[in-house]
Amino acid sequence: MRRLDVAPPEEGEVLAVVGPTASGKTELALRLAEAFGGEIVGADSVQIYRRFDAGSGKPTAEERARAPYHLVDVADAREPFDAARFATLAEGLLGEVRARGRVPIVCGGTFLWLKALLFGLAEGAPSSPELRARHRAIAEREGRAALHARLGEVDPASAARLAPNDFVRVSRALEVFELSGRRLSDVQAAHGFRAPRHRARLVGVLRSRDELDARISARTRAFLSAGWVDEVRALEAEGYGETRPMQSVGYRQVLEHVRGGLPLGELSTAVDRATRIFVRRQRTWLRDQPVHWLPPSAFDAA
RNA sequence: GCCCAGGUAGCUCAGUUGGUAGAGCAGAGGACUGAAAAUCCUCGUGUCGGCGGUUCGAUUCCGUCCCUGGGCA
Repeated sequence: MRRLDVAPPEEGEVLAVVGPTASGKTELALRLAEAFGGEIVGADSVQIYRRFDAGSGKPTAEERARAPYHLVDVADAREPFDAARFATLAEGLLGEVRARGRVPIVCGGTFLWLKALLFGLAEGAPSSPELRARHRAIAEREGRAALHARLGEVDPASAARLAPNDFVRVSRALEVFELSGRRLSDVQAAHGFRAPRHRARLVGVLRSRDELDARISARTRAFLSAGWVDEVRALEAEGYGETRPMQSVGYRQVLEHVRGGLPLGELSTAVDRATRIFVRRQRTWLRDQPVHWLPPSAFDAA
């Protein structure tokens, strides 16, 4: 096995494994954990949920035996988890792991969550399912533009920044105002991601586009042969059809198939496509990040 | 062989009562502060099946041929 070209983290420094889906983050994190005496803290908005197993790329039992793995399988999908909650739990884990004399290694592809851990979030207001449901009702009745117009009355700066169609963000900005009386634009301007809570070092595996495409297809096929369709069918039957992770990349397509809207023969290409689109968004996130990219040859063949 | 319906962007299709055409999806790029594997924004020239004809001008009308699907034999 070749030595990885990654120095051990300094005191107080957070080592974070990032990269697009299917690039090999888990394997890299495990290698680093083995090398440094580490414990892995997942930063993944689907792996966090129990029972979403076959299609989320969770570490296998063998992998979990190689290093302690945190923040996987810790939530029920009917009680949605969010970035703030992640940041709180992950923050606590950094302390716990270090107190054991071990090295925390954050690993995951949910970059907002990672950002929330490293910088904190603007002090807005907690999320409110009730308000969100009301916003959705307004949008359905009067249109998204109407909801955006309401935001314009209370928080013009946020409204100006957001597309009227961007329902999720428009709803969130309204929610903050309705709950706290503060404008999200003010709160965010004061915060600005300017005060890091941790020094961080980002590492990832560099893959060419063709290589990643091939890995994505292989991953989709592996997930499907691991019983993904059956898993989703069971989850749907138990009332998980409308949960948050069921809307995620791949799960959405498998659910559509289970509900009869997508033939089995088209499923794997539909999942591949959705994954590629997602990976493109991840690339945009990572574009300007100071990631130390390792060549795949550093550990693929080991 | 005959009859019908089609052949338009990578795919599915719309359209032009004749002035060289546009949606969705795919693809590319971007945004992102408590839903983030979510949500949203931007980007559309292609022998309009081939060849002839009519016309100032044809993807559009006419003829013919080729291909695909369906029906009749």
